[in-house]
Amino acid sequence: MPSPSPIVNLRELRQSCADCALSQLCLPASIGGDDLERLDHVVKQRVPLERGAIVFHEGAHHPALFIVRSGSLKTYTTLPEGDVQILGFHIAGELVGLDGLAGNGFRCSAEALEHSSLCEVPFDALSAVAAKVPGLQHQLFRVMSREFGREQQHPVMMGRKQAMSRLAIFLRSLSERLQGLGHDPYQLSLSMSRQELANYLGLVIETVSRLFSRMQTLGVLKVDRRHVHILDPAALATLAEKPDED
Amino acid sequence: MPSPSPIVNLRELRQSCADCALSQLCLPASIGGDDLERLDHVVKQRVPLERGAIVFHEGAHHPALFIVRSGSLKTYTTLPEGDVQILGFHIAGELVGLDGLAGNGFRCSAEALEHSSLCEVPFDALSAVAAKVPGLQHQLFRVMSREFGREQQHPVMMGRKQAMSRLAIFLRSLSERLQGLGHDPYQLSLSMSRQELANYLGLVIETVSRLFSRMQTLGVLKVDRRHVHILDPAALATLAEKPDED
DNA sequence: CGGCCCATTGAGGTCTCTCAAGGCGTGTGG
DNA sequence: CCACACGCCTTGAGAGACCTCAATGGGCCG
Repeated sequence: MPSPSPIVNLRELRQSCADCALSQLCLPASIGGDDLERLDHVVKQRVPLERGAIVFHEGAHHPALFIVRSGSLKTYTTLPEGDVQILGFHIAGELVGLDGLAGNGFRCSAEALEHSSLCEVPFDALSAVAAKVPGLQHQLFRVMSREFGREQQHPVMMGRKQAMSRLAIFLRSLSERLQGLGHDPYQLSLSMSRQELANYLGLVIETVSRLFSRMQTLGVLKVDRRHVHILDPAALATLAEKPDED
Repeated sequence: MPSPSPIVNLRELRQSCADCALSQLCLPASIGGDDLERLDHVVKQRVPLERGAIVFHEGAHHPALFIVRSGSLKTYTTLPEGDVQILGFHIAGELVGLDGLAGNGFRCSAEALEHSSLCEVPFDALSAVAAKVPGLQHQLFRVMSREFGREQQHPVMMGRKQAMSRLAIFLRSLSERLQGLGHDPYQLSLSMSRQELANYLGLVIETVSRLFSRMQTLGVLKVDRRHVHILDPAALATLAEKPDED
């Protein structure tokens, strides 16, 4: 790793939970100053990840939570016959690794989709602190519950029989999450390939490609490679429910 | 509620976590005697539910965990346009309600598929006890993680493009869970209708019906209404990966 | 400039959905 | 006890959407 800018490194290392921009989304919300510092010692700031870097592998016994600070990840499992199923895409403020706490190792793998940074929280240490800080414990349950609810949206999307609906639902979901981070909800920079997106949606790559083209023709989107501009949110919402019935 | 058999009620009420047959699967595992009793006071034994009874409704602010003691439930969400997506079927020993802890109410509804009984654990009380009993807190995280991992299997199944694979995966999953309860893994008593199963699998009822027929013709299953006898587990496993390529 | 990867577009096939009719078991009432 | 109705499931025929296979286009990097 040939010397990245030391200034960047310093900023990464010095950043604490207290002044993290994600504190509202992350664990520390509603935790007092002293307790927050205690948590701070538990959190490892990981070196930035390059695209393709593996955060953890399926089966690894390394119970820890990971919070995406910047960039994005995908989680996926590998099926017996070798196929892959992508389980989720995760952007800043979202938790990854919840399935690795049960004592049987991770049930999926996580990989960076682009240059990303995360916080790592070893489960044992977190658990120990949580035992002493009721507020943290409560917050932790809440966050896990929130991620659980988010996870449930995946089958809802895959239950849609029309491919157009699936893509529309995905785009709306991503848009909404970006808005929660204070970004423009109508300018999407997809960090995943068409192949990865297709896999996530339960479709093949050609179908996804055709859907993007059709949405562009319909005037709903402006698509330029991985940049998607939502031109007509209302139409997108309609497509999410009923596919195109002109 | 016109007087049910008092004997039954008594048995229900007297049953404690200590002598519950599900203790290995449920929360109390690896918790000592005193602590276990403390937990016991938190757990509500609910009156048995009839088929169709609602355990909780989407949006309800009533944070609690529910453990299926006997029978089975389905969880589902209702989409804006009125369609339903079934998120899971839950049998004895499984947790329901994890998505209701985040403070925004439940994100799905839960309904009994047959005569069932459950334990209800109010979240606040559970959280309070967990704060004092580190072992329980740890176990609670583990159980939540386990359910999280289970949840992730749904999109894996729905990602399969061949309907035959989806049904085969479902049947194998159910078989495995029944085996974990000490039941015959090859005798399945489906508590859900074809309609509900089709919805869960992301298919239509006719397709599911045809799949059962075909599996029976192939000699993999013996199907009699909602009773399914797995005749050839190996063949079922093959179907779960690659659909029929005779 | 050439090779490579990713994405797009086209043509054809097939699996699942849609629409429709018919069985089967259950429960109700005569 | 039988007739009938009802819900649930099965089976059939046809249509449509997505998948498969194949070729082309367009950045990106050496």
